[in-house]
Amino acid sequence: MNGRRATAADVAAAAGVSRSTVSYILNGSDQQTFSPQTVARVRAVAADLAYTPHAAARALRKGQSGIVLLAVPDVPASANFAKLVAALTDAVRATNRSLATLAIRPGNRLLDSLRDISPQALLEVLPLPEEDTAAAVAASIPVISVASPIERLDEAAGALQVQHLAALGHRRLGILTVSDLQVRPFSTSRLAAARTAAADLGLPAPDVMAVAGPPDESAITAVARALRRLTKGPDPVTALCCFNDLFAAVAVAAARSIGLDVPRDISIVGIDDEPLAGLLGPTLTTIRYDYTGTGAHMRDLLRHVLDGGPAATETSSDAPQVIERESTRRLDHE
Amino acid sequence: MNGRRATAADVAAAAGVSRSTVSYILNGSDQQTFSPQTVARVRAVAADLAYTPHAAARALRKGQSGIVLLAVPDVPASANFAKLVAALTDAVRATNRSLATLAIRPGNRLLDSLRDISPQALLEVLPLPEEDTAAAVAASIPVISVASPIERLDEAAGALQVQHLAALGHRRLGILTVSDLQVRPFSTSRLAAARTAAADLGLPAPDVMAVAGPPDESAITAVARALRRLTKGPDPVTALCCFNDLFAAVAVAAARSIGLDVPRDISIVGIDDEPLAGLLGPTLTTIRYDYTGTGAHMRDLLRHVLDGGPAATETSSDAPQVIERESTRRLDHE
DNA sequence: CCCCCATGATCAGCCATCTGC
DNA sequence: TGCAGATGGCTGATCATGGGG
Repeated sequence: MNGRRATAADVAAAAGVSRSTVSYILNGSDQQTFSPQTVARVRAVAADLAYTPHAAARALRKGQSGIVLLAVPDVPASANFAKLVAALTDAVRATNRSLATLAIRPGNRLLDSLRDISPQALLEVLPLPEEDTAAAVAASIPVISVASPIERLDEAAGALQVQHLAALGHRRLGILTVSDLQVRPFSTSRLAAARTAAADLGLPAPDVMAVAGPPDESAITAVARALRRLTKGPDPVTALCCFNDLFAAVAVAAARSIGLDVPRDISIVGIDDEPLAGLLGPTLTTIRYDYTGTGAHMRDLLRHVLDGGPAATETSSDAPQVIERESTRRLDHE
Repeated sequence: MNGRRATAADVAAAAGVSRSTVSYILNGSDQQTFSPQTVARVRAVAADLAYTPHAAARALRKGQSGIVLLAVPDVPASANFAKLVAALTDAVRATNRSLATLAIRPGNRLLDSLRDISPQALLEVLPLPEEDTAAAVAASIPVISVASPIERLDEAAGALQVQHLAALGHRRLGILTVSDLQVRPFSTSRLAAARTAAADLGLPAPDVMAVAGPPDESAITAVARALRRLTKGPDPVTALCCFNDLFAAVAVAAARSIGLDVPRDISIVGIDDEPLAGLLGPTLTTIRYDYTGTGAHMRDLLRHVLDGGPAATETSSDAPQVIERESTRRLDHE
């Protein structure tokens, strides 16, 4: 913005050709032929002047900005979010566009940013405030919810927790879920899938406890109270599926606080495979995601929605994976 | 992009006024006066048509895009990064612009995205590949390194670790740092500050061990080996300052693996206050950051660089804070 | 007369702002 | 005072044209 960046006209002047020649050559039109040396010269000058077409002018002319916007209510500090952004970045790049991430916060509504950024599509991973999705719809920006391909991953992960515990011989399971609105889509998918998986395996219906709020001290006491109830009596819960690694850590702390040993007295499974999961004591058995399939699905979806390509294939094939560590153990036959 | 979004001309036609009138009214120019009913009518029609100015055309006309780009080599999965983005988002919004985050990855270079996005400034938190900063410079985009205001925070954090341990009576300290290039700026700031703090307090020079690579199994064994060496002999290290919470967790695991109890035999301090830090066993004493001052500093800096405002004040005043938990203990006098 | 290489002119896209009535 | 017309910002695309061989 300072040094008066070069325009196509500057390149033309410096190369001693006309602006249309520059345009023909740089955009690789086959309507016109040019001598090899002219092509080379123009290319060289463009590189020399570090010419980049003005994004705004280009967008104006082409009628599309080339920007896909990932709007998130603040940026989650999670390993999975980082992986997902990486996958989505590549997916968007594969359609020859750029993925930008925007943090929606009080005081930074989508509507404000739409003055500066006209995305061709809005990606939604975590539920946004009503107001903001409404703004996108009003601006006739297609809103693509990443939830749907991810939902299946979440279902697979929830089922996997149950299947893994069942394979270890556990029958009476508990489920630690969260009632936080922000992550509601994930929690319901995981919970439903876990219940179905238990039923399919002929297990008794798992006991569900829901925690509100962040994974802090009060969550630990709440979980401890529930855990005490579930682990006594003639048919105690022997294993717990947790919403994610953070709450699995909460569960471990809660178990410890009421004198239960993990995994001797109770097995605990998380979800996410956060970097710290392998460093907790005991190290955490968890479910790891792979987003490459989600990325591919998103790429096809974008091509379909933005470029009128063939409908996206429905297969996002990669299955989550159990990372077995110390927080689960095989249950001895009784 | 679908339903042919409304333009200013559409609003003008529907309101029965000229295009320039619409422009004046919607941008609240004080160069012109209009009758209250005209203003009201134009506003109503604009709202009715859900009119949003075309970002590209606006950018072209104004000569500035209103976009500030935070380029990061992939998106870090850290609580601190999330907090920083939140602070920067607000800072950029305060200058009436939008902050977009772009993940730089193999296959997604900055140069590619500059076709789609012409940021007015590029924010750099983590060191980017040479190629990408070069691209920004070539496009004469001011590159603002967030490192400098953050450096002071890191120095304060590093010093705080040492001061806290000294206050607990520790004299022989170890420092666990990392040699990863990606985080080099942070590690050097923290290390230097810790050393200075130790000297200022009259402590012997701390023993430094550097780990390469991620916080995994091999890091644990490497740290364990170093720890065994440092904790034997007549004057053993009794406390360890770690690069961050992840490596503090590594240190705890390493200590445990060679039969040391935390905090009885060795005290361990992290940095970051990751959500899981309070759930580890033992819970982790750590340093928490506050980025509100950094945000304010960035806001002033942007105003200075982009709007020619007064030079940014150099005060980014908020001090990091010790979160005392179980991994440190007061050293009994010997 | 056609091929190769290139030019100049023009337009559309949407907006903010200056000048003029 | 209250409003309208014209202009420019940069790109990508196309057309009509034309000199030289």
